[in-house]
Amino acid sequence: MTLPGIFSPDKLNRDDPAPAYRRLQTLVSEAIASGELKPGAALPSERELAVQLGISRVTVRKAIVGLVEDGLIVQRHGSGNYVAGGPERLVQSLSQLYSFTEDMKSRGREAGTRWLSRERAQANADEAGLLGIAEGEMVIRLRRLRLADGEPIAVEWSLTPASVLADPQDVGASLYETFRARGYKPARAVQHFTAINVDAETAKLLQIPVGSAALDIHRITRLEDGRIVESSRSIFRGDAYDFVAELGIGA
Amino acid sequence: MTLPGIFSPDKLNRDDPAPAYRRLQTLVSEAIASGELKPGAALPSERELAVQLGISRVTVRKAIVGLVEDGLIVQRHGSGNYVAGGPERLVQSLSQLYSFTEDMKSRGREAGTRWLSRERAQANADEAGLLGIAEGEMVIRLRRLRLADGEPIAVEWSLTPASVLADPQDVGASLYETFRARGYKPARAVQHFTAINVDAETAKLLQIPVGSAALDIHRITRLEDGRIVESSRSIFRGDAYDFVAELGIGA
DNA sequence: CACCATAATACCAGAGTAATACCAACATAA
DNA sequence: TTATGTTGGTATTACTCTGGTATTATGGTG
Repeated sequence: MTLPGIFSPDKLNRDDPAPAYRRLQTLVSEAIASGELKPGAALPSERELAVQLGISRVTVRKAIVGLVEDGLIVQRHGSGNYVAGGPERLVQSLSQLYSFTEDMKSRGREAGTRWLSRERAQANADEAGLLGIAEGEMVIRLRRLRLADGEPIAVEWSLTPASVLADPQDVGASLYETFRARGYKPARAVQHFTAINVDAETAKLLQIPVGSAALDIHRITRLEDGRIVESSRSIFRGDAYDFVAELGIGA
Repeated sequence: MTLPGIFSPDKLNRDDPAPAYRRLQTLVSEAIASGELKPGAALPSERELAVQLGISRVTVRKAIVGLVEDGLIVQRHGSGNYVAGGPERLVQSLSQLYSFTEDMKSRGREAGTRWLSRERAQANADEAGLLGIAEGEMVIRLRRLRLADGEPIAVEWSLTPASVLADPQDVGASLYETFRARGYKPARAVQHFTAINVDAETAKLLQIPVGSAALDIHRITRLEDGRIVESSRSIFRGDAYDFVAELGIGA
């Protein structure tokens, strides 16, 4: 499956001073992100790409290698290069903090949220400890189901100081966007994750069998100055969601 | 991505009595702040900037050095100058995230290893695909149990090309240390995390009930030049181990 | 005078790119 | 099954472009 429109010389954006191999990487990764290139789809051969784009095959290969390292492309010797992924599985990076909504959008999936509860209350001792505030201070408790194309993917609890978000009804599609709009810019987060067997209530919400394995993620998100803006817990279905961590040597 | 219009002589604000290099610094940092120059974007070459702006290359370089010191620009010798951030994700330390021994020590627990099997064999088609080698080439298959204070925590499979590690008996406490001692320095890895319900065999090894939730981690580790040095799978008990990931905010 | 800013020029080291050749693996046709 | 064509994979040589460094020279300012 070749889509000639994707790989024409004008698509390489000659105005961009970046090296050609990088521009090709960008072209392909954006086509994959937008859904124009589907998982499992074959790319034109390296020789063909070189001709179509008016660049050297070495340059094409360098781009392909980068895409392979990013996990977007799979090379099959003698057969061709293919977009990675078969049975579509949602993957979220652990290197950057993405909001669920942005993540789904970048994949051409429709993100949805079903609110289970939203309340404003006084922080109990546990909550105060989590947020680094005094017991009794006002907090916002949010509980929601996250959907992808209408299918439940995760159930989430978020706890945030009322000083950051006064009214729980104020939250739009993205909690982080709401924070930013109010001048609170999430900068760093620490996540602890492990695996659990879901109880009956969660199983029902996620529409999976009781006892199914799920990823259990606790996250503390901070502003640049270290103040805690959110403490959350998310339970992601193990059968539909992967997390990816990129590791390197040194800084 | 880059708008040629950013770098024309009239953009240098000749009415400003500040030195030219400072005016160029201002021009670039404002373009970055406004979003006109995105993280990861390439700047025109120093020579091109000098011509476009009608100034000396020395002056351009002085501005670039200032921007580098401010952390806004990254220089890549032979490649170009790029806006900082963007594709440069927060990359966590390979040794930090994946040294089981160090991790256990930091938790005040004693790490141990029990070898289940070590063999040298010819790569089947799946293994060849994972390692990017030819089917039939020699590989080393390692299977072990990871212990904390004598209690099984994880079961792991590692697959590595025999060119990297000829004799499976050579592996010391740390597989990566063994690679390094042989001149193969792991530089980057990608890990996929998901949650599974363990089967009977794994449950027996980990001494947990069949169907218990566990973290299932697949990792591909590469050398600096992109060659794959290891493909592994680890199953960590969900009730006894959690992973920590620190996240930064992307652009 | 000392220091800074700027220009022009020269050269070096590293990365990017092109053209070419050949090999290994796979796909397809006969 | 064999033969052929196409694919990715590797290597070599060569060239260009990039940032990096250095030198000499001139002008402006305190």
